[in-house]
Amino acid sequence: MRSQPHDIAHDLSRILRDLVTLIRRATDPGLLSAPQISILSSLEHGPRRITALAGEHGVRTPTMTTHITRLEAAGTVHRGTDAADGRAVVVELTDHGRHLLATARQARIDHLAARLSHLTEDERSTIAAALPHLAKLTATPTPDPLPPAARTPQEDQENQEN
Amino acid sequence: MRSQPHDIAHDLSRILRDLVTLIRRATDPGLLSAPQISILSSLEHGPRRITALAGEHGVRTPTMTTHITRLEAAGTVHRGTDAADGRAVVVELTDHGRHLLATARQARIDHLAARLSHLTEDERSTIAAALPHLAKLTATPTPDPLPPAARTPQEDQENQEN
DNA sequence: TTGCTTAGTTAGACTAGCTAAGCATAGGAT
DNA sequence: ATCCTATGCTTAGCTAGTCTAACTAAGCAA
Repeated sequence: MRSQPHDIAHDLSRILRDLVTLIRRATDPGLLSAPQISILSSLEHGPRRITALAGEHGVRTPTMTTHITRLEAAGTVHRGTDAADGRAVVVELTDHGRHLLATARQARIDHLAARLSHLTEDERSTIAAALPHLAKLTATPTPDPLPPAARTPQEDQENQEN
Repeated sequence: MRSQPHDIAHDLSRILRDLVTLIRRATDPGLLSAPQISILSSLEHGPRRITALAGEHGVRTPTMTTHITRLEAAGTVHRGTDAADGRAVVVELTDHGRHLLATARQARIDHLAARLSHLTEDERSTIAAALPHLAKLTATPTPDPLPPAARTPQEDQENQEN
């Protein structure tokens, strides 16, 4: 088993692409899209500003504005104001949003779980053992190349749950 | 370590999203996009028809047509004809395409490798051990929900390399 | 007050996916 | 030989998601 960073990166790169394709194929168009699930997930633990959401999800603020606009139109989030700062928009999950999120997330997880159930117990354990290390890859070990309006350590903590 | 399919699916779902965000952040917009890298990779081992490419990449033929049109405009592929079938278009990698693919793929892999190099040798081994099993997830263990014009076993064999 | 900064939106463009519909060729049936 | 159907691809038009540029509104500081 080669464990040079380059070798792993090569394989991981390919597998990542395949897994994404897999998930995209299985996504119910009527439900929530991948970015939508992510955004609603961020809101599960409390309201957030547009800028904060954009930073967390690695997109620019105009992109987040359009996401929130659509989500608001669908009744899943609510645009509130910050009493202390008249410029800010505070986005909040509605009951309907919370419910829809649970449904969509479950569908996605179920689908992955169905695939996983075809593996042996041993193979699953091996994967389970690797997940924490894979998670470390995304824990911003190197400085973010993207938006200056990036996540704060505090936000990272709050946003542990999917 | 929980290794129930559902538990793993839950974590994997979240990690997948983060890894995708990670890669998107680091992608040079001037180079090749993710689907473009995939498509050119398919062509590395020989020419392919539009329909075959679409099947391999889980998209419809019109989508593949536009991809090929753009790639052709960029000089990375060449649209040829099949002597035996006047309807078919046979897409072939150009030298420029081959070169650009190598560059783009290297950039993507280098970026992942840099992250991986921050892990311990042990952690990398654990990930390396999991990759073959993760790859099995995408090896169409359940019938394809998407296009009837799907991949053939023969094509799957030919297309092992990223 | 004046002027800079920050938060968000709007406008316009591009990629990437889809369906529907059309054209051209292949290939079998009559 | 002709017709009919199936196949391969393209075109047209839609939606989602991303970007940059440019704008408005609000806060803050001199």
